[in-house]
Amino acid sequence: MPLKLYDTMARAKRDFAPKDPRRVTMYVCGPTVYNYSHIGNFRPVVVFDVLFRLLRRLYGEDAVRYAANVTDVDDKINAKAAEEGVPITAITDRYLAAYNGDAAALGALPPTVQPRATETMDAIVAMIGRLVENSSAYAAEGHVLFDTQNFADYGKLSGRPLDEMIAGARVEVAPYKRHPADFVLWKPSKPGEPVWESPWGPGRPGWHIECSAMIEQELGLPIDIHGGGIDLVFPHHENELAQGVCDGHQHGTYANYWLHNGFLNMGEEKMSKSLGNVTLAHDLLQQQPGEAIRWALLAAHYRQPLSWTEDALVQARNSLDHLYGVLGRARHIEAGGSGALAEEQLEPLLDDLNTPAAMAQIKKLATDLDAAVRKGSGQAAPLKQDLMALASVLGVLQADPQGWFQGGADEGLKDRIDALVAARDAARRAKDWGEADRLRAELTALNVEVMDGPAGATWRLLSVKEGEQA
RNA sequence: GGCCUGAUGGCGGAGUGGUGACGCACCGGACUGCAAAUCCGUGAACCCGGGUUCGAUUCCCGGUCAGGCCUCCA
Repeated sequence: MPLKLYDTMARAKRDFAPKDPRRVTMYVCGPTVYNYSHIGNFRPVVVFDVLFRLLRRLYGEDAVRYAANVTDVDDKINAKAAEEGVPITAITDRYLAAYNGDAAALGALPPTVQPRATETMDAIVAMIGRLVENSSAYAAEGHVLFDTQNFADYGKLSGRPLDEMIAGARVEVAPYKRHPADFVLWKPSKPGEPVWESPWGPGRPGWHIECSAMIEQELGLPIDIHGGGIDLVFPHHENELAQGVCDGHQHGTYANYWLHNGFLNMGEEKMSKSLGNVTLAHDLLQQQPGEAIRWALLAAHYRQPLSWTEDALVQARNSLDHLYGVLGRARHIEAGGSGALAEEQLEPLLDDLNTPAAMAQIKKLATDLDAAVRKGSGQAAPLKQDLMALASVLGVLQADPQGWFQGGADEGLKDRIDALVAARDAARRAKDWGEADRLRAELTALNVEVMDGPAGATWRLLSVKEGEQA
């Protein structure tokens, strides 16, 4: 079964065929680094990380080139820097580090490249130059604007005819625009703002051109997959597409597959900074294992809206507890035997990244593995192999099971718990149930649950305790 | 106003023209000193109205509700 991906341009699932199977290219719009990103911002990070992992599996690890950009030129960055009285790099470095740290905590592999707008300035200026050169753009009053009238396919990606957009326009049209839909490629900087030289005067690039230039520089046009949030379809991706096609008429196309993830909602509404209903991933990660958050983010199909609730996290955590329980019981099993991951295990993911179905598959494999371990069946090894392989494509279940259950405890606490568990074990052997129950109550007070088994007792922390020492 | 999504059991969430995934929770049983974990089992859904069909939750039309984009936005 071939990989099928839903392409926003085609408005349908299409069989995926890279231009060159030895060099598969993917670009995903990354953050503007002026603040901590909220959990909704990380949905595409996790979703496209799964796609990245899947592509690496299908085409080989070295064959996939994944670029995720960083916008580090922006009004909000300037405002923040001015507010703190520091250079913009102090702001962008700080929040980029936080962003990358959070992404790693959510189990996302680093992209192949993470280009920054400030480091792509030559390519940006060069690209604008070519667009002016071939009459796709025009200069006016220190600005350079893209001439939408000169690009017949403008609006094709988002399905918006030009005149409709004008009718619905809610913004005042700048006087120097030839057409209301024309958008900025280059604009003058305000006093005190970072500035770069260009043939059209000192200034800075518009948002859309940054991505196009980074794609051209890092991946080359056209790319196989362009991803991002559904809200970026218009205007950002529409504009990128227009620039990209007009810059390279020889390609005739910019990206062969457009993928867009649905929103993460707080209640009925989208989570967004402007609505003020955000939960920062950075804060959430203080309270929950990144893997539980990742699991919750993948619990819905990526194109569906996802409601973010406390309960969703609890359910994710419980699911992982169960799966790590199985893996803990199977810890002595050497995975292997069946060779490559069975094709059928991958099928849900091959069908437009159906992560909920893949998670159901994992659960089935886990149940079978558990039974095989219990019976001492030879099937345990291949089952574990398949389970771990599928889990690795999803980027989950890679931790040591004991670490998962006990990871929230520091060494001192662990020793204390181990001593209590051992004492309780002795009491149980002596059939001193009163003492055993008393010790269990003591453990419960520490938020620890003991599980008696044939090979002795094991324990786990029920949840990460607040105020935990690092 | 224009364009576009979605509506599934207590909750989350796949999928399908005909025998009701999967998870979490709940209930009964087994196991256990008691629990936990595990196993076995029960119950429970497809927004409304039309249409197509032998048969629709699944296709078509209309409606209702919710959400998104058209402004920075994952």
